[in-house]
Amino acid sequence: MNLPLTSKLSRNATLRESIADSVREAIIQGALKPGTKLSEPELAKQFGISRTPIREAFRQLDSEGFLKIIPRRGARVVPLTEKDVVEFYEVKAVLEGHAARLAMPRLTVSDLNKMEHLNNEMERFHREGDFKGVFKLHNDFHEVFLRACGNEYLYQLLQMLISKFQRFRMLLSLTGRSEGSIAQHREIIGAFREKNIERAARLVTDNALLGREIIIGEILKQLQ
Amino acid sequence: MNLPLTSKLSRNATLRESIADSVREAIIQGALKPGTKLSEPELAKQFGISRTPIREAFRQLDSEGFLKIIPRRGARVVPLTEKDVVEFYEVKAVLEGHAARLAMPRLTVSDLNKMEHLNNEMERFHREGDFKGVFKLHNDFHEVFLRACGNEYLYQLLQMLISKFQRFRMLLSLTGRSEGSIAQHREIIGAFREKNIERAARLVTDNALLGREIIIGEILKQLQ
DNA sequence: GACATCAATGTTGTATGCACTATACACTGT
DNA sequence: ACAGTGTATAGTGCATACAACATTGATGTC
Repeated sequence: MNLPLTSKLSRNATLRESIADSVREAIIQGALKPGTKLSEPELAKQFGISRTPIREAFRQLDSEGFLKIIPRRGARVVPLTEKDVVEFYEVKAVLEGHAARLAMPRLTVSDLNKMEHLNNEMERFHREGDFKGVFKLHNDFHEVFLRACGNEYLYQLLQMLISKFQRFRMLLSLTGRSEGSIAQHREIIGAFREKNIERAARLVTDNALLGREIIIGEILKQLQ
Repeated sequence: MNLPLTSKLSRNATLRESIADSVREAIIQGALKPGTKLSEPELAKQFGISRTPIREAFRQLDSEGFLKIIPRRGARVVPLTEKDVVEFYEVKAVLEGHAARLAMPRLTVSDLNKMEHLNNEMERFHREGDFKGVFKLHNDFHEVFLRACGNEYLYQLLQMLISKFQRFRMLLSLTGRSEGSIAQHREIIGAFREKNIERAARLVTDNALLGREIIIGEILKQLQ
């Protein structure tokens, strides 16, 4: 493990924050594999600081669900099982579907055009084989109506949940299987445009569940 | 603020855990009011320990949403605004409704009988004016089908969200307005029994939203 | 009186040290 | 070999110390 302190240390950040951000990012990006044990002295030496901020960052990451700390036995990167992924996507599907419902009356024409644009870009990136770009655009697309739902709490909650499973979702982009999602996005935009609230919610839910199927079908089996 | 260390210190607990539990409980119970600033040295003196475990507990409670830590400026009990409550209940309603959907095919006759029993007890306690008992039974009632939903992740998530808003929900019991909820519970049991999945989900959602209306109508105005 | 300045005080952030627990490994006896 | 015991080592939990920062209240200026 070799984690660089994030380059852009916001000048006001405490060491604890920087460490938490670095480690979280490393877990999300997959640089720290599930089950890896993190040793306080080792990380401290690596970052050239004392154990104190490391420990505090660990406590935080534990609460956020990235690390599991067992008292007196150290911290490990939490492994996510297939069951976790299945259950997580079930929740994501429900919450995003509801966010779509809430967003419906609040989406502006400009929002919809933006979604259309993002989806077109997504298709282009997909054709060009830039799967990482596809992944980012996919997130941007969803971001539009999630933000527009008007329920700040729901939005933040979804962001938190998603970040915890980001390491799996990123693997999605490696599969290159985005055509289905792009087609669904078109339908979603259509449902929003014609103000068909239940159809939009249903499609958004289906879109999440499609992501789940791809992950489970294509990825989890490789990790065993 | 005067927090006794929880009497039953599980022998394996670290000080950090005990402190986190004590402070969390104090916030939930309302002993620590929203906005209260928590001073590390003061708490340390009160518990007769050093600042280190206190600080670590604070980081944890921050991630859990009970405290807000502003770097170099200390920790405060997070105030919950009316907006937070409104938005939280919206999410709770959706998730519990979906839990009901998932639970439907998994609920046993014994589960349903238990729910019926709990609801009857609830009514009795209500008649006797034991509102605290009503509150506990209300939670137990919901616990039955939430647990039965089979999605462990969803269950845990709901528990986490609910605990964060427990301090408001507890105030619910003070209003003594439980008749509506008890009647809804009866309908919920009925819907479960006749396997009407959408009706059950709808009723559970409505039950959550009723809780929201009562809180907003009866309580928030008093806090201003 | 209103406002800015600055010292004094309190509080947080980090480093360091020590005690205690967990873990690994060698040793003993069978 | 093997199970069990003891010991060395490393790692965690907590306490303490100090530096950096925030806050407060007093002082001075307009």
